[in-house]
Amino acid sequence: MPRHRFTDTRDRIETAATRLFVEKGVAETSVRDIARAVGLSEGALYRHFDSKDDLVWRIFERHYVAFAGRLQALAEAAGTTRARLDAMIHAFCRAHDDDPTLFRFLLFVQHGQLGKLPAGTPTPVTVVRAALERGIAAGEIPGQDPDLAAALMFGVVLEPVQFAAYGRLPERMGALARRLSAAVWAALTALPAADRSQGPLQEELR
Amino acid sequence: MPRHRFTDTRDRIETAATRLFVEKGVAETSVRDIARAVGLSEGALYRHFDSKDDLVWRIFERHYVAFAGRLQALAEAAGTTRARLDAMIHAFCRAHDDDPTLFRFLLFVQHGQLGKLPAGTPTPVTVVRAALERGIAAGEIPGQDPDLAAALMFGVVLEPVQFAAYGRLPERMGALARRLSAAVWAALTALPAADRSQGPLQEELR
Amino acid sequence: MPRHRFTDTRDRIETAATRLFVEKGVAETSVRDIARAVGLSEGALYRHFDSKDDLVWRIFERHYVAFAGRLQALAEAAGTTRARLDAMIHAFCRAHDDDPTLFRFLLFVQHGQLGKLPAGTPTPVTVVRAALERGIAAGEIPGQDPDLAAALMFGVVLEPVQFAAYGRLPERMGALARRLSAAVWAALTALPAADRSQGPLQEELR
Amino acid sequence: MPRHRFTDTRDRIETAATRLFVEKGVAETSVRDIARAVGLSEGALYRHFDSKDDLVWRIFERHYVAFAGRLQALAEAAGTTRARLDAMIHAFCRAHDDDPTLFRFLLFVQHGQLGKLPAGTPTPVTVVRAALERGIAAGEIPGQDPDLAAALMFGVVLEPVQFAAYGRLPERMGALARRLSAAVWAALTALPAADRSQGPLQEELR
DNA sequence: GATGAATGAGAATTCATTCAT
DNA sequence: GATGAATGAATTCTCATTCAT
Repeated sequence: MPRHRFTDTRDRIETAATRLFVEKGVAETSVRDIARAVGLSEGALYRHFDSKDDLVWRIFERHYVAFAGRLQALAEAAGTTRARLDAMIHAFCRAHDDDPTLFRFLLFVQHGQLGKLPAGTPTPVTVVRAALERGIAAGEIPGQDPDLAAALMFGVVLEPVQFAAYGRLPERMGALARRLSAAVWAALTALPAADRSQGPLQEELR
Repeated sequence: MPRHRFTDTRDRIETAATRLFVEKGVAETSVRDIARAVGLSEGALYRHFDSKDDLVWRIFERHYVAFAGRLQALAEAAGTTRARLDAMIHAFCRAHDDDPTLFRFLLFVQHGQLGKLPAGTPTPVTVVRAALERGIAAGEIPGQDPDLAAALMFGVVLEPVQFAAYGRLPERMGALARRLSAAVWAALTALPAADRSQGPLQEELR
Repeated sequence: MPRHRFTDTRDRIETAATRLFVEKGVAETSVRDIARAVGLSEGALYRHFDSKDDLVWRIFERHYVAFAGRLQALAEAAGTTRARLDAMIHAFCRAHDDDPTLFRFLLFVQHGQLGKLPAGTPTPVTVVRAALERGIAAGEIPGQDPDLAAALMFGVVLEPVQFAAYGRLPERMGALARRLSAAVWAALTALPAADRSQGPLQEELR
Repeated sequence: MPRHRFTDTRDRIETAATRLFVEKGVAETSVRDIARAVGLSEGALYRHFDSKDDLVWRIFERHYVAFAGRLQALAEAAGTTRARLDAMIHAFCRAHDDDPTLFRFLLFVQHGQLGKLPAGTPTPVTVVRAALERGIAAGEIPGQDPDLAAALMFGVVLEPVQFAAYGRLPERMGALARRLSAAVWAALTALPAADRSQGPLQEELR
């Protein structure tokens, strides 16, 4: 069954490459490194991917788009904005815990890859933003810039992942999911007091 | 004043390099690119820096440590934990707005550079974490893992910077400082309901 | 009839390869290109040819030698030198028009392949040269270097093929045969005025 | 004088490359071959040329265009079509004899390079063609297709160069110039007899 | 006869770095 | 301090060829 073998090999390449990309960075990982890790010749890799860039892209695209789809399904299934956000936050945590290396890869490379997605492709950011916009429109969340709201949510959820990657937090996000969910909700609903000059707080040293 | 000129040149190199590093990434920026941007020959750069790695390191170290020092001073000057955090958040925003490119550079490269700092060097992370730990000890913040608390704060403050970098939020963080401060405080103080029946929230689709 | 199918496949390979060689050049055509054009796997090609070089050689040898044979037969059949040359020129034109791609292939690759022919193998060049030598010996053509005479004949006949290949002349050589024949004869018989005073003609600018 | 050194090196590269290209073909000559021949590292070559293709192009363009210019000047200086053609033919021969390797290079690579010239750039072909057209218009040459006339002229002049390259004719074209000039003139002026069926001459074997 | 995964030798090219001037 | 030619190692990628199935 050569067909099976092929798919198999491709998966082994993607797995090994993902790990190396996360460990050393994409630019610092050579095709030779990947070939060695998989136990193939360099040339053989090019039967499976057009180029190193293509390899990065393929791994990214496959999982990133799928994850956005899962988020979308969750958002549609939940009844309230709070439930929606909660479900999505748990999904982020579970996705991380299922394969922390892959999750970090998606986090690290998205900068360079996002632009290659066809315009209009749903991404985690657009899905979350849409949910927030809907919550704001429905009055379930106070009126605010949905982009900033999305940034807050992503910050709360993803920064712990970074901390975990650097060993400053334990590996499992699942244990934090409820806490993160509460933190996101609090951050979204607690707006600053009506603007009176905050006075002394604003004066900071340079 | 050759000394002055020298310093001058070094600054021009650092500024140009920082910009290129942020625009294209460190690995994707060649020494030749930097030389061209500064208007110097490639060889001449090596009068000012031992190597490309050294250049990255010097830019990082200089500003990262100084910024940590500024944060430290603010933390010491403020009277309450809330004021401390607020002052620090405003300092982050101001640092960003003073030089968004430099700020992004520090954000992007810290992964690779942090390990080169002498053990025990104060960094923004350690300073913030210490302030949080102190707040928790003083009962000003509910009891919680100070590392997770730090992650929340960094997430709330830095993710908008990323969004701004992608054009999803306006360039100036100063305008958001009060909002971010309120969001951080809310996230730190709003813990999830007493832990039991994680029930229905946990059931999410795969 | 496996023998037949085999031969069939081999012909399809040769035809496709010839076309690609002419379109892109031999070195620029990969075995993969040929396999794709024929609808075979790369490995399968090696059932029919030992190597890419061997493929080039086989196509060349087969047609080049056969064409020389046809020229030889024509030369023997004709009664006068002029008739001999005329017949050969018409044969060149017809060979071109029958398969311009193949003709160009033979033209382009002969440089690298001629040396592989067994010494003494009749080629178009030797056949034409022999006819000219005979004509000179018989006094039908003025005394001259038979190699130069051959060069003139080949130049007159083949350069229009090159022009046609670049689109500067129409595809069909048949329509030009009589003109080319007249031109060749004129070129062979019109010697420069008795050699002396090369005078003014030689003075050219640099 | 580094400037001098640089130009010097560039010329040495071009000379060595030209020779190798003619001896082995462009595709068969590796950058390493060239570097070795010049006594430089491979990397150093790229200080002088952007790529191997660029190297081929630069050598071609420089000499091809200059030669066309020289032909043009000769064509303008001469008083009659016959003198014009004669001057140009002598120029071809002299160009060949000045540097046979370079001449062959131009001949061999023009196929791939011609298309890179800006549209409208005068080339030897356009210059010769214009002279012939003018001669036809002036009645100095019998009415005929100027493209075919150009092909005849190029064939008569260039085929001996090919013969010389293969060792079938002596190296020096200068000695042949008057003969070639006479041959060209004869070929251009001797049109085939008014079309009566040439009968037997046309019947050739297949 | 055919397939297609794999190899291994090279190809072109890039780039941080050195050094004589 | 500055120049710019040169190096040499490494990188990405190509390709003719082999071979188990």
